[in-house]
Amino acid sequence: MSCERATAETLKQSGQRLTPQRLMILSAIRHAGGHMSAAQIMEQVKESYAYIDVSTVYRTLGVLKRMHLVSETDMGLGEYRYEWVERMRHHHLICRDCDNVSLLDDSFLTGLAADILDDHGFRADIDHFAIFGLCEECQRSADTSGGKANGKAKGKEGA
Amino acid sequence: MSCERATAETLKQSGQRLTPQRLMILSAIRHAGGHMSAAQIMEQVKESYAYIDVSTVYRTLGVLKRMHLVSETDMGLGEYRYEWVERMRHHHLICRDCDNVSLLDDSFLTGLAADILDDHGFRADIDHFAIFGLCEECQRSADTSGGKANGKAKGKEGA
DNA sequence: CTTCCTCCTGCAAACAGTTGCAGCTACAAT
DNA sequence: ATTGTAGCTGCAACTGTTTGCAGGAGGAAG
Repeated sequence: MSCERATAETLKQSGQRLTPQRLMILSAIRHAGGHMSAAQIMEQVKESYAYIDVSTVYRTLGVLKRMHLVSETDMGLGEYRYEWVERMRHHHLICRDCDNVSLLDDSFLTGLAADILDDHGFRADIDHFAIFGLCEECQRSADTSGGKANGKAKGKEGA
Repeated sequence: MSCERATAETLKQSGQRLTPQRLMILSAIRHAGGHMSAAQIMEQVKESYAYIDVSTVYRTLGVLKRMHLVSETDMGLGEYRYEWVERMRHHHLICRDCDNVSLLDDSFLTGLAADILDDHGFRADIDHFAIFGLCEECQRSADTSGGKANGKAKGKEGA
């Protein structure tokens, strides 16, 4: 758990306490190789401490989220996904028909964040976006099967 | 209800049915002057039909969402907000400290959607974004109180 | 080491949203 | 007008997340 020392310091400095439960939750997220659901975090922590409560997990995630140590993303799965933010920044394109998830490089969003900062003075949190839409293949299927049914949607979404 | 005729046509052409419940839900959303929660829609519909069920409201919203007639947005209030999309397209900047909500013109996001379409062939649904971050004033307060500034983001989207 | 204050925990109940099911209905075809 | 059927409805049960509360523990100060 020595690798959590910096995090522990960050927590303490903002008036938060370092409890065994929090350490276990922290450790579970850090050592996972990617996104996790709250249930997966629970499961992992339960291996060392069976009495952990869901509300503790969510409350801890709330704290870590507020401190921007962990990102929370709705990937359309009916549950949030949590990830340690220190790993490389990336985003996701999620097809609403076939549910395929692909990666989107952060460079696509840096421009947006810069524009918003310039024009509105607003510093956007863009760590982990999930953007829904239609992948290339599903666009083709929609065009052939739907006829001109959704003529309106055929028009441009963003362009 | 004559103003719903085009919508009715759209629904029918995609194999959906036009039921009284759907008409009432449709009407409630169209005649509201902005975002509504599912509960508010329920309440409104109940004035003319007391037996409407939550699941019917959500299922109908799901259909309308999928057809891009209505947008669904997580504005950080613990419940989704729904809005008729034919009104001018717009997005929101939401400050995570002071909860202030400001408008963001659609032009900021058209470029992003175009870039994604060009490079990934993916047609992003960007009907109604809520972008979280820090407003100008709260950035200043954070800077003076010695905050470290990093971001976490939540991507949520209306289909 | 003790005291004290604040923050944290587990529990239970509440809340927003989803799902499986059996029966009903819109609506196209006849 | 009648029929057939895909799709819709209300109900109830369920999932994921949040909240109020009373007791418990971290950790700074003495």
